[in-house]
Amino acid sequence: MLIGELGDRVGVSTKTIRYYEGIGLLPQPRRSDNGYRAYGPEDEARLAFVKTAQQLGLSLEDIGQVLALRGAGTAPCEHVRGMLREQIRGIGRQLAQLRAMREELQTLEAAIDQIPAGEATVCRVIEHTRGPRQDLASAGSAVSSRRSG
Amino acid sequence: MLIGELGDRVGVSTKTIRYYEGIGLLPQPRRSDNGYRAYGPEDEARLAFVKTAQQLGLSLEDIGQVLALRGAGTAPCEHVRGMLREQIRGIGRQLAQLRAMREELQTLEAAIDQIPAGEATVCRVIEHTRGPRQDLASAGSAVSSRRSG
DNA sequence: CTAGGGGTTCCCCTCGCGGGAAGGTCAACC
DNA sequence: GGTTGACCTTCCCGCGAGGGGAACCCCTAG
Repeated sequence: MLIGELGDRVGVSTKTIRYYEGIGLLPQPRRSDNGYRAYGPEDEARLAFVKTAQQLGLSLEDIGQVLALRGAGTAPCEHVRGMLREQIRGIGRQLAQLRAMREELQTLEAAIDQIPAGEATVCRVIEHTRGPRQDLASAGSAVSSRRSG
Repeated sequence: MLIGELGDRVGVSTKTIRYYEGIGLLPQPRRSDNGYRAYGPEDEARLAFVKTAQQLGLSLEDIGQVLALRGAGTAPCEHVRGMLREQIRGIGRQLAQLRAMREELQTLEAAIDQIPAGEATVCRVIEHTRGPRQDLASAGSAVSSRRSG
């Protein structure tokens, strides 16, 4: 199986496959005489595993750890369960941040017309705001990144 | 005012200030005889503006547009209002994604013990899952990035 | 004279790839 | 046999928003 076919079957790009190989997430495959990567069904399974784990929110580093555990003969299920729990906690934290952020923004938007133009040098909307708590700033970055995707 | 003092007053690092200058968000400041950047109060105001806008979730590119509008003589408040509304919508989308993601994970976690070890080659927890809907994958990445920060 | 705390430029690192260049390979068609 | 087009290869650059650190300059206090 060539890299393109593998990618099509699993639903990832050839770029992604080469990248995974580069960071050690996938083993270096056998090469055909012409230098092309040659994959078998076990590579498809592993790549599908990576993709699914990623869709569960695990980072590639996390996934690498799981695969390494398994490679060392340890059943990684308990480890994975811990990761998922941490993942759920992380989502909870992020939800709280985003809710607070949204409330802040909604309050600001509702109050825009009441803000006096006054001494603003650029924009009264922003200059009237003296910054929400710092931990909200990190929530915001994830949002605007969503816009370009 | 030297760069360090400006950073301290506004609460950003000197790295950040130089970075903003590099991408054109802050103007190139006057230089003292020794080559040091020399800032005035107007620079402090502009930097504080950038910081506040960023805490509201605007990207540096967005902020640059606002500053450019203002530089062109246009009052950017309406523009900013639109950005804030879009920001609020974006947060709503992200909240929905995260909630769905969390539910998916919670369901999975609750059902782990019912998953038969069966034919799993790495981890039954992940291999039993056949991937949540694709749009959830993007929600996950924001979560795990929160962990290392 | 030396220590220390400023400042300066420069380049590499993040995370998960995507885009594209420059080139080799293969099957199909004229 | 030549040519097209779809594959494949390696390589480097880019994203957002800076952080870390090297190598070096400047200034002051002891």
